[in-house]
Amino acid sequence: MRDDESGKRSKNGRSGSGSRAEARRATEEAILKAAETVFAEAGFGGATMQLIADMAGLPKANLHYYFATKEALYRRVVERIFTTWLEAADVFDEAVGPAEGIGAYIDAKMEISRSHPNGSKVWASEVMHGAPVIQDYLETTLRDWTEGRAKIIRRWIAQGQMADVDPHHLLYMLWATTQHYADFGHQIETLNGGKPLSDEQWEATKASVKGIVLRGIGVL
Amino acid sequence: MRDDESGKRSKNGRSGSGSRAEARRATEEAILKAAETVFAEAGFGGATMQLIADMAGLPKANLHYYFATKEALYRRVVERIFTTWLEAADVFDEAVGPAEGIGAYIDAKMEISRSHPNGSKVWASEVMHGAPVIQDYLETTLRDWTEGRAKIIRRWIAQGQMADVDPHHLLYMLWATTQHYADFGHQIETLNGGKPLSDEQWEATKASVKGIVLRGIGVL
DNA sequence: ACTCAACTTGACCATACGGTCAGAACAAGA
DNA sequence: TCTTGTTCTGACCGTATGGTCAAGTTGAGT
Repeated sequence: MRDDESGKRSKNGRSGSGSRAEARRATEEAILKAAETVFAEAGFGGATMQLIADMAGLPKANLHYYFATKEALYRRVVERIFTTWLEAADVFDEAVGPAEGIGAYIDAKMEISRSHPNGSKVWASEVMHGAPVIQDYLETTLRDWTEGRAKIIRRWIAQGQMADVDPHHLLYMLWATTQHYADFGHQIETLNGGKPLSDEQWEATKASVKGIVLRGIGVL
Repeated sequence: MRDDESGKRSKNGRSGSGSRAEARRATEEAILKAAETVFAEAGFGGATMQLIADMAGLPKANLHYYFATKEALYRRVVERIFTTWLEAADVFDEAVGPAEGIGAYIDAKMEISRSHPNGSKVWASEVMHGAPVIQDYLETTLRDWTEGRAKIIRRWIAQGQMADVDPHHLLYMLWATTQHYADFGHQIETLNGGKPLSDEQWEATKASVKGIVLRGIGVL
């Protein structure tokens, strides 16, 4: 059933040399990557530890050595995605005005949607199911982050740099629009003749999204 | 285990009178409604026929009498949602211009997001997993619908009634933004202090979304 | 009252899944 | 080389799930 049958890998087939701790990190990384893919494609309920193990290239029992339970593994995957998004939002703060800040934020989130679609899908799935494992993050980190950005937007509005729109709904629109290209990527690809968006199309997409949004908030 | 124990329902507990065919329709309706809820909350893989049966108020074996397999039941649920959306899009065609047409479309989709959040979630889940059961709909009905609306939008642009934006990306933005309030309703609720949006907040939301989008396409 | 197809249901089955375990293989320090 | 903790793995287990089945019950048509 396993996809390799060399039968004589020097150790575990990953990174021939390196310290013990490094090998462990590499294995965990491979598992997390495989898990993200499987969870994204099948959902939490549809994912199986066997499938994740196969994709990571190790026996199921070994997978359980690194991650005791399916829930624990899933939690780590979701936490990773959340962290990635938070880090990518720094562009927001460093901007001097809405055109630059929101434009750069759209660019950043769109890039993540293209390079990390599976993460976005896992997050969407988690939230759609009522956020059973990351509810605490929503109530603390995400809420703080959102309020912080809302304050910045309100300042821009007060300074007359953009139209008077509700900051929360603007943020929701940014999330919805950018993540849509990851979560509904399959639908978009189908409507694009069955082919993924080309590099040119992708640039046009970002420009189009930014154009509508920035014009929509009176910046342009 | 079953939640009722009356033990003496005259027939099946649903609609005491009515023809045979009508009773069948009522039972199927109850099953489909329960299934939509369970599929939305747990995903296809996490949903169980037992849970759906319990929620519909009949034994699992009886559920299999009406829907042979889990897949068949799921397919019917997804088809229903798709139909609902298509019907709600009529407002688009009847409009004389973009302000009215797109504004009304946003209103319609937002209302569906509020009244039918589970349907939206099931659809999102299906598409995110690669549309294993409704791929044909995407390639035929949805593609035709999309091209038709894109043509209308292009006409509006040609007539100088709105800004020159890519019709497809505009449609994606409409879908993303409106469905976000259903699919990510839990996240929005959490960021709203744990309370669902009130009627007033809901009206403000619709106005805000329409405001940004319509201004974004040069109509306002 | 009788018939027969439509419907209902508890009990049952095979399978697949998450998780366990005992022991083998390995590597690093003494 | 020996020891010891870490890592690896096949075999195994209990449970839950989708689905089946045979034996009922019901009710409309005659």
